[in-house]
Amino acid sequence: MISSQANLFLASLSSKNRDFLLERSTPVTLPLRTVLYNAEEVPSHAYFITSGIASVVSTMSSGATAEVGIIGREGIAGSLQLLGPGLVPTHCFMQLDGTGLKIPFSELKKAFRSSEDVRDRANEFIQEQVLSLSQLAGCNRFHEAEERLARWLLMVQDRTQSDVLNLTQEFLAMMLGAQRSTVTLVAGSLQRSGLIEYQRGRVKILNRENLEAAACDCYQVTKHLYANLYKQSTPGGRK
Amino acid sequence: MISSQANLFLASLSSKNRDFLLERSTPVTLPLRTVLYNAEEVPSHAYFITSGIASVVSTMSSGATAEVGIIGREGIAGSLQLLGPGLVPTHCFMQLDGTGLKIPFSELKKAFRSSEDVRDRANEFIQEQVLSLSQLAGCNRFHEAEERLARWLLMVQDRTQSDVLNLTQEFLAMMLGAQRSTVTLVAGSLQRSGLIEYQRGRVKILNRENLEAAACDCYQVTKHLYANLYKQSTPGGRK
DNA sequence: TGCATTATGTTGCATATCGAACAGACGAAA
DNA sequence: TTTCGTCTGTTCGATATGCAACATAATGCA
Repeated sequence: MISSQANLFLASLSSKNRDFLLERSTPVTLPLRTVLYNAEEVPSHAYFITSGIASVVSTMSSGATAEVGIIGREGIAGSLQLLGPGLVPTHCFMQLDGTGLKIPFSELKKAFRSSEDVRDRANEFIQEQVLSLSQLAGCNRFHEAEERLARWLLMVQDRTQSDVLNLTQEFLAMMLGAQRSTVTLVAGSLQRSGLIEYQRGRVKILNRENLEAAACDCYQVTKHLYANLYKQSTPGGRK
Repeated sequence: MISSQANLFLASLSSKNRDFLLERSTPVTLPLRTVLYNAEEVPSHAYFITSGIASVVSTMSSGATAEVGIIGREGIAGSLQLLGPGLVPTHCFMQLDGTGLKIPFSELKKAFRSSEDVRDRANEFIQEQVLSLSQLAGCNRFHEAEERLARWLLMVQDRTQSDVLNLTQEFLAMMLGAQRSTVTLVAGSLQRSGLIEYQRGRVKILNRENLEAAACDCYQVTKHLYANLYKQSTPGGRK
Protein backbone atom coordinates (compact mmCIF):
# COMPACT_ATOMS: atom_id res chain seq x y z
CA MET A 1 0.00 0.00 0.00
CA ILE A 2 1.36 3.34 -1.06
CA SER A 3 0.80 6.23 1.29
CA SER A 4 -1.28 9.01 -0.16
CA GLN A 5 1.47 11.33 1.02
CA ALA A 6 4.18 9.58 -0.94
CA ASN A 7 3.66 11.81 -3.93
CA LEU A 8 4.22 15.43 -3.07
CA PHE A 9 1.85 16.73 -5.69
CA LEU A 10 -0.97 14.66 -4.26
CA ALA A 11 0.07 15.58 -0.76
CA SER A 12 -0.20 19.25 -1.63
CA LEU A 13 -3.85 18.93 -2.63
CA SER A 14 -6.92 19.32 -0.49
CA SER A 15 -8.10 15.95 0.74
CA LYS A 16 -11.17 16.23 -1.44
CA ASN A 17 -9.16 16.62 -4.60
CA ARG A 18 -6.62 14.09 -3.54
CA ASP A 19 -9.32 11.54 -2.93
CA PHE A 20 -10.87 12.30 -6.29
CA LEU A 21 -7.58 11.48 -8.01
CA LEU A 22 -6.75 8.54 -5.78
CA GLU A 23 -10.09 6.93 -6.52
CA ARG A 24 -9.22 6.95 -10.18
CA SER A 25 -5.63 5.80 -9.74
CA THR A 26 -4.04 2.40 -9.55
CA PRO A 27 -0.83 1.71 -7.65
CA VAL A 28 1.80 0.28 -9.94
CA THR A 29 5.38 -0.79 -9.69
CA LEU A 30 7.58 1.00 -12.17
CA PRO A 31 10.58 -1.14 -13.00
CA LEU A 32 13.67 0.24 -14.64
CA ARG A 33 13.05 1.46 -18.17
CA THR A 34 9.28 1.43 -17.89
CA VAL A 35 8.04 3.87 -20.50
CA LEU A 36 5.68 6.47 -19.07
CA TYR A 37 5.04 8.20 -22.36
CA ASN A 38 6.39 8.22 -25.87
CA ALA A 39 7.22 11.13 -28.11
CA GLU A 40 4.46 12.60 -30.25
CA GLU A 41 1.75 10.55 -28.60
CA VAL A 42 -1.09 11.52 -26.34
CA PRO A 43 -0.37 9.39 -23.29
CA SER A 44 -3.01 6.92 -22.15
CA HIS A 45 -2.06 7.47 -18.52
CA ALA A 46 -0.26 9.93 -16.35
CA TYR A 47 1.77 8.79 -13.35
CA PHE A 48 2.19 10.22 -9.90
CA ILE A 49 5.64 9.01 -8.96
CA THR A 50 5.87 7.74 -5.39
CA SER A 51 9.41 6.38 -5.51
CA GLY A 52 12.18 6.04 -8.04
CA ILE A 53 12.95 8.55 -10.76
CA ALA A 54 11.68 9.17 -14.24
CA SER A 55 13.69 10.92 -16.93
CA VAL A 56 12.37 13.09 -19.69
CA VAL A 57 14.66 12.60 -22.64
CA SER A 58 15.13 14.33 -25.95
CA THR A 59 16.29 12.11 -28.79
CA MET A 60 17.90 13.62 -31.86
CA SER A 61 17.48 12.10 -35.29
CA SER A 62 21.08 10.91 -35.02
CA GLY A 63 20.01 8.79 -32.07
CA ALA A 64 21.89 10.92 -29.57
CA THR A 65 19.98 11.46 -26.36
CA ALA A 66 20.04 13.95 -23.53
CA GLU A 67 17.97 14.27 -20.44
CA VAL A 68 15.86 17.42 -20.37
CA GLY A 69 13.79 16.73 -17.28
CA ILE A 70 13.78 14.66 -14.15
CA ILE A 71 10.77 13.64 -12.12
CA GLY A 72 10.78 12.12 -8.67
CA ARG A 73 8.11 11.76 -6.07
CA GLU A 74 7.42 15.47 -6.30
CA GLY A 75 5.81 15.15 -9.65
CA ILE A 76 3.67 13.87 -12.43
CA ALA A 77 4.83 12.17 -15.60
CA GLY A 78 2.56 13.40 -18.35
CA SER A 79 1.85 16.86 -17.04
CA LEU A 80 3.12 18.78 -20.06
CA GLN A 81 0.40 17.22 -22.12
CA LEU A 82 -2.17 18.88 -19.91
CA LEU A 83 -1.38 22.28 -21.32
CA GLY A 84 -2.60 21.74 -24.82
CA PRO A 85 -2.77 19.60 -27.92
CA GLY A 86 0.91 19.99 -28.87
CA LEU A 87 2.79 16.79 -29.53
CA VAL A 88 5.53 16.37 -26.98
CA PRO A 89 8.86 15.66 -28.73
CA THR A 90 10.38 13.92 -25.71
CA HIS A 91 9.81 10.57 -24.15
CA CYS A 92 9.80 9.59 -20.53
CA PHE A 93 10.87 6.42 -18.75
CA MET A 94 11.96 5.15 -15.37
CA GLN A 95 15.61 5.77 -14.78
CA LEU A 96 15.66 4.26 -11.30
CA ASP A 97 12.94 1.78 -10.57
CA GLY A 98 10.19 2.67 -8.20
CA THR A 99 6.47 2.89 -7.73
CA GLY A 100 3.69 5.19 -8.69
CA LEU A 101 0.02 5.76 -9.13
CA LYS A 102 -1.31 5.44 -12.62
CA ILE A 103 -4.30 7.48 -13.67
CA PRO A 104 -6.07 7.66 -17.03
CA PHE A 105 -4.83 10.81 -18.68
CA SER A 106 -8.38 11.92 -19.42
CA GLU A 107 -9.27 11.75 -15.73
CA LEU A 108 -6.31 13.84 -14.75
CA LYS A 109 -7.13 16.31 -17.45
CA LYS A 110 -10.69 16.51 -16.22
CA ALA A 111 -9.49 17.35 -12.74
CA PHE A 112 -7.00 19.83 -14.14
CA ARG A 113 -9.77 21.59 -15.98
CA SER A 114 -12.35 21.55 -13.25
CA SER A 115 -10.41 22.06 -10.05
CA GLU A 116 -8.50 25.22 -9.36
CA ASP A 117 -6.56 23.48 -6.64
CA VAL A 118 -5.42 20.66 -8.89
CA ARG A 119 -4.59 23.14 -11.62
CA ASP A 120 -2.60 25.44 -9.37
CA ARG A 121 -0.51 22.65 -7.97
CA ALA A 122 0.01 21.00 -11.34
CA ASN A 123 1.02 24.33 -12.83
CA GLU A 124 3.51 24.82 -10.05
CA PHE A 125 5.06 21.50 -10.84
CA ILE A 126 5.08 22.23 -14.56
CA GLN A 127 6.71 25.55 -13.86
CA GLU A 128 9.42 23.92 -11.84
CA GLN A 129 10.11 21.57 -14.74
CA VAL A 130 10.20 24.38 -17.25
CA LEU A 131 12.40 26.70 -15.26
CA SER A 132 14.83 23.90 -14.52
CA LEU A 133 14.87 23.06 -18.18
CA SER A 134 15.64 26.68 -19.06
CA GLN A 135 18.67 26.45 -16.88
CA LEU A 136 19.76 23.03 -18.04
CA ALA A 137 19.47 23.99 -21.70
CA GLY A 138 22.25 26.48 -21.09
CA CYS A 139 24.10 24.00 -18.93
CA ASN A 140 24.16 21.47 -21.75
CA ARG A 141 25.69 24.06 -23.98
CA PHE A 142 28.39 25.46 -21.76
CA HIS A 143 29.39 23.23 -18.93
CA GLU A 144 31.84 20.44 -19.09
CA ALA A 145 31.06 16.80 -18.68
CA GLU A 146 32.52 16.53 -15.20
CA GLU A 147 30.49 19.43 -13.84
CA ARG A 148 27.36 18.11 -15.48
CA LEU A 149 27.89 14.64 -14.09
CA ALA A 150 28.31 16.04 -10.59
CA ARG A 151 25.19 18.15 -10.98
CA TRP A 152 23.24 15.23 -12.29
CA LEU A 153 24.20 12.90 -9.48
CA LEU A 154 23.23 15.53 -6.95
CA MET A 155 19.88 16.12 -8.57
CA VAL A 156 19.15 12.42 -8.54
CA GLN A 157 20.23 12.05 -4.96
CA ASP A 158 17.98 14.89 -3.90
CA ARG A 159 15.07 12.95 -5.32
CA THR A 160 15.94 9.57 -3.84
CA GLN A 161 17.54 10.36 -0.51
CA SER A 162 19.81 7.43 -1.19
CA ASP A 163 23.54 7.75 -1.59
CA VAL A 164 23.83 4.62 -3.68
CA LEU A 165 22.48 4.80 -7.21
CA ASN A 166 22.21 1.96 -9.67
CA LEU A 167 23.48 3.49 -12.86
CA THR A 168 25.89 2.36 -15.54
CA GLN A 169 28.26 4.67 -17.31
CA GLU A 170 26.53 3.82 -20.55
CA PHE A 171 23.33 5.12 -19.03
CA LEU A 172 24.96 8.21 -17.61
CA ALA A 173 26.30 8.96 -21.06
CA MET A 174 22.76 8.96 -22.43
CA MET A 175 21.59 11.28 -19.69
CA LEU A 176 24.43 13.72 -20.08
CA GLY A 177 24.48 13.62 -23.85
CA ALA A 178 28.08 12.45 -23.91
CA GLN A 179 30.16 9.51 -25.10
CA ARG A 180 30.47 6.61 -22.76
CA SER A 181 34.24 6.96 -22.82
CA THR A 182 33.89 10.56 -21.72
CA VAL A 183 31.84 9.41 -18.75
CA THR A 184 34.54 6.89 -17.86
CA LEU A 185 37.03 9.72 -17.90
CA VAL A 186 35.13 12.20 -15.79
CA ALA A 187 33.67 9.62 -13.41
CA GLY A 188 37.20 8.36 -12.89
CA SER A 189 38.25 11.87 -12.08
CA LEU A 190 35.50 12.29 -9.51
CA GLN A 191 36.41 8.95 -8.00
CA ARG A 192 40.09 9.79 -7.71
CA SER A 193 39.08 12.98 -5.95
CA GLY A 194 37.17 10.88 -3.44
CA LEU A 195 33.78 12.37 -4.27
CA ILE A 196 32.19 9.21 -5.55
CA GLU A 197 32.91 5.53 -5.77
CA TYR A 198 31.55 3.16 -8.33
CA GLN A 199 31.63 -0.31 -9.74
CA ARG A 200 29.61 -1.99 -12.44
CA GLY A 201 26.41 -0.06 -12.43
CA ARG A 202 26.54 1.19 -8.89
CA VAL A 203 27.52 4.73 -7.97
CA LYS A 204 27.98 5.78 -4.40
CA ILE A 205 28.23 9.39 -3.35
CA LEU A 206 30.96 9.74 -0.75
CA ASN A 207 31.36 13.44 -0.27
CA ARG A 208 28.30 15.44 -1.02
CA GLU A 209 29.75 18.76 -0.07
CA ASN A 210 32.70 18.52 -2.40
CA LEU A 211 30.51 17.11 -5.10
CA GLU A 212 28.44 20.26 -4.93
CA ALA A 213 31.61 22.26 -5.37
CA ALA A 214 32.48 20.17 -8.40
CA ALA A 215 29.07 20.73 -9.98
CA CYS A 216 28.20 23.78 -12.00
CA ASP A 217 26.02 26.52 -10.56
CA CYS A 218 23.07 25.05 -12.37
CA TYR A 219 22.74 22.66 -9.50
CA GLN A 220 22.03 25.43 -7.04
CA VAL A 221 19.56 27.10 -9.36
CA THR A 222 17.53 23.97 -9.92
CA LYS A 223 17.82 22.97 -6.29
CA HIS A 224 16.09 26.13 -5.20
CA LEU A 225 13.37 25.65 -7.75
CA TYR A 226 12.86 22.15 -6.47
CA ALA A 227 13.00 23.12 -2.82
CA ASN A 228 10.36 25.82 -3.19
CA LEU A 229 7.88 23.62 -4.98
CA TYR A 230 4.43 23.49 -3.34
CA LYS A 231 5.75 25.70 -0.60
CA GLN A 232 2.81 28.04 -0.81
CA SER A 233 0.28 25.27 -0.75
CA THR A 234 -1.05 23.78 2.45
CA PRO A 235 0.92 20.61 3.05
CA GLY A 236 -1.16 17.68 4.09
CA GLY A 237 -4.18 19.04 2.33
CA ARG A 238 -5.53 21.02 5.24
CA LYS A 239 -6.96 23.63 2.90
CA MET B 1 -3.02 52.02 -33.77
CA ILE B 2 -2.30 48.35 -33.39
CA SER B 3 -4.89 45.96 -34.70
CA SER B 4 -6.39 43.71 -32.09
CA GLN B 5 -5.56 40.87 -34.43
CA ALA B 6 -1.88 41.65 -34.57
CA ASN B 7 -1.15 39.39 -31.64
CA LEU B 8 -2.17 35.83 -32.35
CA PHE B 9 -2.85 35.00 -28.74
CA LEU B 10 -5.29 37.87 -28.44
CA ALA B 11 -6.75 37.00 -31.83
CA SER B 12 -7.45 33.47 -30.64
CA LEU B 13 -9.60 34.68 -27.74
CA SER B 14 -13.30 35.32 -27.68
CA SER B 15 -14.03 38.99 -28.29
CA LYS B 16 -15.20 39.36 -24.72
CA ASN B 17 -11.95 38.15 -23.28
CA ARG B 18 -9.90 39.98 -25.84
CA ASP B 19 -11.67 43.21 -24.98
CA PHE B 20 -11.13 42.60 -21.31
CA LEU B 21 -7.40 42.36 -21.87
CA LEU B 22 -7.24 45.16 -24.42
CA GLU B 23 -8.97 47.53 -22.03
CA ARG B 24 -6.19 46.95 -19.56
CA SER B 25 -3.37 47.13 -22.08
CA THR B 26 -1.33 49.99 -23.45
CA PRO B 27 0.24 49.94 -26.90
CA VAL B 28 3.97 50.42 -26.68
CA THR B 29 6.88 50.49 -29.05
CA LEU B 30 9.52 47.97 -28.13
CA PRO B 31 12.91 49.17 -29.37
CA LEU B 32 15.86 46.87 -29.70
CA ARG B 33 17.09 45.54 -26.36
CA THR B 34 14.02 46.60 -24.41
CA VAL B 35 13.91 44.38 -21.37
CA LEU B 36 10.57 42.64 -20.95
CA TYR B 37 11.49 40.86 -17.77
CA ASN B 38 14.54 40.17 -15.69
CA ALA B 39 15.70 36.96 -14.08
CA GLU B 40 14.38 36.13 -10.63
CA GLU B 41 11.90 38.96 -10.59
CA VAL B 42 8.14 38.98 -10.71
CA PRO B 43 7.54 41.10 -13.79
CA SER B 44 5.50 44.27 -13.42
CA HIS B 45 3.99 43.80 -16.86
CA ALA B 46 3.48 41.15 -19.45
CA TYR B 47 3.64 41.96 -23.15
CA PHE B 48 1.59 40.78 -26.07
CA ILE B 49 4.05 41.11 -28.93
CA THR B 50 2.51 42.56 -32.08
CA SER B 51 5.67 42.91 -34.14
CA GLY B 52 9.36 42.27 -33.72
CA ILE B 53 10.84 39.43 -31.72
CA ALA B 54 11.71 38.85 -28.10
CA SER B 55 14.33 36.40 -26.91
CA VAL B 56 14.30 34.43 -23.72
CA VAL B 57 17.89 34.06 -22.68
CA SER B 58 19.69 31.97 -20.10
CA THR B 59 22.81 33.53 -18.63
CA MET B 60 25.40 31.39 -16.91
CA SER B 61 27.47 32.65 -14.02
CA SER B 62 30.42 32.86 -16.41
CA GLY B 63 28.48 35.43 -18.39
CA ALA B 64 27.92 33.10 -21.31
CA THR B 65 24.44 33.37 -22.78
CA ALA B 66 22.21 31.21 -24.91
CA GLU B 67 18.73 31.74 -26.21
CA VAL B 68 16.22 29.30 -24.78
CA GLY B 69 13.04 30.78 -26.19
CA ILE B 70 11.79 33.04 -28.90
CA ILE B 71 8.58 35.01 -28.92
CA GLY B 72 7.01 36.75 -31.87
CA ARG B 73 3.53 38.05 -32.48
CA GLU B 74 2.15 34.65 -31.57
CA GLY B 75 2.92 35.10 -27.94
CA ILE B 76 3.21 36.67 -24.56
CA ALA B 77 6.38 37.69 -22.80
CA GLY B 78 5.88 36.89 -19.14
CA SER B 79 3.63 33.87 -19.50
CA LEU B 80 5.84 31.43 -17.60
CA GLN B 81 5.35 33.50 -14.50
CA LEU B 82 1.63 32.78 -14.67
CA LEU B 83 2.15 29.18 -13.69
CA GLY B 84 3.37 29.70 -10.20
CA PRO B 85 5.59 31.53 -7.75
CA GLY B 86 8.85 30.09 -9.09
CA LEU B 87 11.57 32.61 -9.89
CA VAL B 88 12.32 32.50 -13.57
CA PRO B 89 16.08 32.15 -14.12
CA THR B 90 16.00 33.65 -17.61
CA HIS B 91 15.56 37.16 -18.84
CA CYS B 92 13.74 38.42 -21.87
CA PHE B 93 14.41 41.32 -24.21
CA MET B 94 13.65 42.54 -27.70
CA GLN B 95 15.96 41.02 -30.22
CA LEU B 96 14.41 42.79 -33.23
CA ASP B 97 12.55 45.94 -32.46
CA GLY B 98 8.82 46.03 -32.72
CA THR B 99 5.61 46.85 -30.95
CA GLY B 100 3.40 45.31 -28.35
CA LEU B 101 0.66 45.70 -25.84
CA LYS B 102 1.72 46.07 -22.27
CA ILE B 103 -0.53 44.81 -19.50
CA PRO B 104 0.00 44.83 -15.75
CA PHE B 105 1.04 41.34 -14.84
CA SER B 106 -1.55 41.16 -12.10
CA GLU B 107 -4.32 41.89 -14.61
CA LEU B 108 -3.17 39.16 -16.94
CA LYS B 109 -2.92 36.78 -14.04
CA LYS B 110 -6.42 37.67 -12.98
CA ALA B 111 -7.73 36.84 -16.43
CA PHE B 112 -5.67 33.67 -16.51
CA ARG B 113 -7.21 32.57 -13.26
CA SER B 114 -10.77 33.52 -14.00
CA SER B 115 -11.26 32.80 -17.67
CA GLU B 116 -11.02 29.31 -19.04
CA ASP B 117 -10.61 30.69 -22.54
CA VAL B 118 -7.67 32.89 -21.60
CA ARG B 119 -6.15 30.05 -19.65
CA ASP B 120 -6.52 27.51 -22.42
CA ARG B 121 -4.95 29.75 -25.02
CA ALA B 122 -2.16 30.89 -22.72
CA ASN B 123 -1.44 27.30 -21.79
CA GLU B 124 -1.24 26.40 -25.45
CA PHE B 125 1.31 29.11 -25.98
CA ILE B 126 3.27 28.08 -22.91
CA GLN B 127 3.22 24.52 -24.12
CA GLU B 128 4.62 25.53 -27.48
CA GLN B 129 7.44 27.34 -25.70
CA VAL B 130 8.20 24.40 -23.47
CA LEU B 131 8.13 21.76 -26.15
CA SER B 132 10.34 23.85 -28.40
CA LEU B 133 12.70 24.32 -25.52
CA SER B 134 12.82 20.58 -24.93
CA GLN B 135 13.98 20.16 -28.48
CA LEU B 136 16.41 23.06 -28.44
CA ALA B 137 18.02 21.90 -25.22
CA GLY B 138 19.16 18.82 -27.09
CA CYS B 139 20.04 20.89 -30.13
CA ASN B 140 22.36 23.04 -28.06
CA ARG B 141 24.12 19.96 -26.90
CA PHE B 142 24.58 18.08 -30.16
CA HIS B 143 24.33 20.20 -33.21
CA GLU B 144 27.08 22.22 -34.73
CA ALA B 145 27.19 25.96 -34.92
CA GLU B 146 26.42 26.11 -38.63
CA GLU B 147 23.27 24.00 -38.32
CA ARG B 148 22.16 25.96 -35.31
CA LEU B 149 22.71 29.26 -37.05
CA ALA B 150 20.65 28.13 -40.03
CA ARG B 151 17.89 26.92 -37.74
CA TRP B 152 17.90 30.12 -35.80
CA LEU B 153 17.67 32.35 -38.86
CA LEU B 154 14.76 30.31 -40.13
CA MET B 155 12.93 30.48 -36.83
CA VAL B 156 13.34 34.23 -36.76
CA GLN B 157 12.24 34.62 -40.33
CA ASP B 158 9.10 32.58 -39.66
CA ARG B 159 8.20 35.10 -37.01
CA THR B 160 8.93 38.25 -38.98
CA GLN B 161 8.07 37.36 -42.57
CA SER B 162 11.01 39.51 -43.57
CA ASP B 163 14.06 38.16 -45.36
CA VAL B 164 16.32 40.89 -44.10
CA LEU B 165 17.25 40.78 -40.43
CA ASN B 166 19.23 43.37 -38.51
CA LEU B 167 21.62 41.29 -36.49
CA THR B 168 25.30 41.47 -35.78
CA GLN B 169 27.54 38.46 -35.48
CA GLU B 170 28.25 39.45 -31.94
CA PHE B 171 24.57 39.19 -31.22
CA LEU B 172 24.18 35.92 -33.07
CA ALA B 173 26.98 34.54 -30.95
CA MET B 174 25.02 35.37 -27.82
CA MET B 175 21.92 33.69 -29.16
CA LEU B 176 23.69 30.56 -30.28
CA GLY B 177 25.90 30.32 -27.22
CA ALA B 178 29.05 30.48 -29.31
CA GLN B 179 32.12 32.63 -29.79
CA ARG B 180 31.82 35.54 -32.13
CA SER B 181 34.69 34.17 -34.18
CA THR B 182 32.82 30.91 -34.58
CA VAL B 183 29.85 32.81 -35.93
CA THR B 184 32.10 34.57 -38.43
CA LEU B 185 33.29 31.19 -39.57
CA VAL B 186 29.94 29.50 -40.00
CA ALA B 187 28.16 32.58 -41.34
CA GLY B 188 30.94 32.88 -43.90
CA SER B 189 30.35 29.29 -44.84
CA LEU B 190 26.63 29.87 -45.32
CA GLN B 191 27.37 32.96 -47.37
CA ARG B 192 29.83 31.17 -49.64
CA SER B 193 27.15 28.54 -50.24
CA GLY B 194 24.82 31.29 -51.37
CA LEU B 195 22.26 30.72 -48.61
CA ILE B 196 22.64 34.05 -46.93
CA GLU B 197 24.33 37.37 -47.50
CA TYR B 198 25.38 39.77 -44.82
CA GLN B 199 27.21 42.96 -44.03
CA ARG B 200 27.62 44.88 -40.84
CA GLY B 201 24.61 43.91 -38.83
CA ARG B 202 22.35 42.99 -41.70
CA VAL B 203 21.61 39.41 -42.68
CA LYS B 204 19.63 38.58 -45.80
CA ILE B 205 18.25 35.15 -46.47
CA LEU B 206 18.80 34.30 -50.12
CA ASN B 207 17.82 30.69 -50.42
CA ARG B 208 15.33 29.55 -47.86
CA GLU B 209 15.01 26.04 -49.19
CA ASN B 210 18.70 25.27 -49.00
CA LEU B 211 18.93 27.00 -45.66
CA GLU B 212 16.37 24.54 -44.34
CA ALA B 213 18.53 21.73 -45.63
CA ALA B 214 21.52 23.23 -43.83
CA ALA B 215 19.62 23.47 -40.55
CA CYS B 216 19.28 20.60 -38.12
CA ASP B 217 16.03 18.68 -37.82
CA CYS B 218 15.18 20.72 -34.79
CA TYR B 219 13.92 23.37 -37.15
CA GLN B 220 11.21 21.11 -38.50
CA VAL B 221 10.18 19.96 -35.06
CA THR B 222 9.78 23.46 -33.71
CA LYS B 223 8.19 24.67 -36.93
CA HIS B 224 5.38 22.19 -36.53
CA LEU B 225 4.86 23.15 -32.93
CA TYR B 226 4.66 26.77 -34.00
CA ALA B 227 2.40 26.11 -36.96
CA ASN B 228 -0.13 24.21 -34.90
CA LEU B 229 -0.45 26.80 -32.20
CA TYR B 230 -4.02 28.01 -31.57
CA LYS B 231 -5.18 25.77 -34.36
CA GLN B 232 -7.96 24.31 -32.28
CA SER B 233 -9.19 27.63 -31.11
CA THR B 234 -11.66 29.70 -33.08
CA PRO B 235 -9.66 32.28 -34.97
CA GLY B 236 -11.10 35.74 -34.87
CA GLY B 237 -12.76 35.11 -31.58
CA ARG B 238 -16.01 33.76 -32.92
CA LYS B 239 -16.38 31.41 -29.97
C1' DT C 1 33.10 -24.45 -13.30
C1' DG C 2 33.02 -22.37 -17.54
C1' DC C 3 31.04 -19.21 -20.74
C1' DA C 4 28.52 -15.45 -22.40
C1' DT C 5 27.25 -10.98 -21.37
C1' DT C 6 27.84 -6.69 -19.83
C1' DA C 7 30.50 -2.90 -17.77
C1' DT C 8 34.54 -0.43 -17.64
C1' DG C 9 39.40 0.99 -18.94
C1' DT C 10 42.34 2.76 -22.33
C1' DT C 11 44.30 4.48 -26.37
C1' DG C 12 44.81 7.47 -30.42
C1' DC C 13 43.47 10.45 -33.82
C1' DA C 14 40.19 13.85 -35.56
C1' DT C 15 37.97 18.11 -34.98
C1' DA C 16 34.82 21.71 -33.59
C1' DT C 17 35.08 25.18 -30.79
C1' DC C 18 37.22 28.16 -27.38
C1' DG C 19 39.71 32.11 -26.01
C1' DA C 20 42.34 35.83 -27.08
C1' DA C 21 44.44 38.98 -29.84
C1' DC C 22 45.04 42.01 -33.69
C1' DA C 23 44.05 44.00 -38.22
C1' DG C 24 41.12 45.79 -41.49
C1' DA C 25 36.78 47.67 -43.07
C1' DC C 26 32.70 50.09 -42.83
C1' DG C 27 29.63 53.84 -41.41
C1' DA C 28 28.03 57.57 -38.67
C1' DA C 29 29.04 61.81 -36.59
C1' DA C 30 31.82 65.92 -36.19
C1' DT D 1 37.14 64.54 -44.78
C1' DT D 2 38.62 62.97 -40.71
C1' DT D 3 37.80 60.47 -36.72
C1' DC D 4 36.01 57.15 -33.87
C1' DG D 5 33.39 53.36 -32.65
C1' DT D 6 31.63 49.18 -34.22
C1' DC D 7 31.56 45.13 -36.97
C1' DT D 8 33.96 41.59 -39.29
C1' DG D 9 38.02 38.75 -40.83
C1' DT D 10 41.72 36.04 -39.44
C1' DT D 11 45.11 33.61 -37.01
C1' DC D 12 46.76 30.36 -33.71
C1' DG D 13 47.51 27.53 -29.87
C1' DA D 14 44.85 25.00 -26.36
C1' DT D 15 41.52 21.63 -25.24
C1' DA D 16 37.37 19.03 -24.34
C1' DT D 17 35.10 15.82 -26.51
C1' DG D 18 33.89 12.85 -30.43
C1' DC D 19 34.42 8.58 -32.50
C1' DA D 20 36.09 4.00 -33.00
C1' DA D 21 38.42 0.12 -31.64
C1' DC D 22 40.14 -3.14 -28.57
C1' DA D 23 41.46 -4.96 -23.88
C1' DT D 24 40.21 -6.16 -19.39
C1' DA D 25 37.27 -7.18 -15.62
C1' DA D 26 33.14 -8.33 -13.22
C1' DT D 27 28.71 -10.68 -13.09
C1' DG D 28 25.37 -14.08 -13.66
C1' DC D 29 23.65 -17.97 -16.06
C1' DA D 30 24.06 -22.71 -17.89
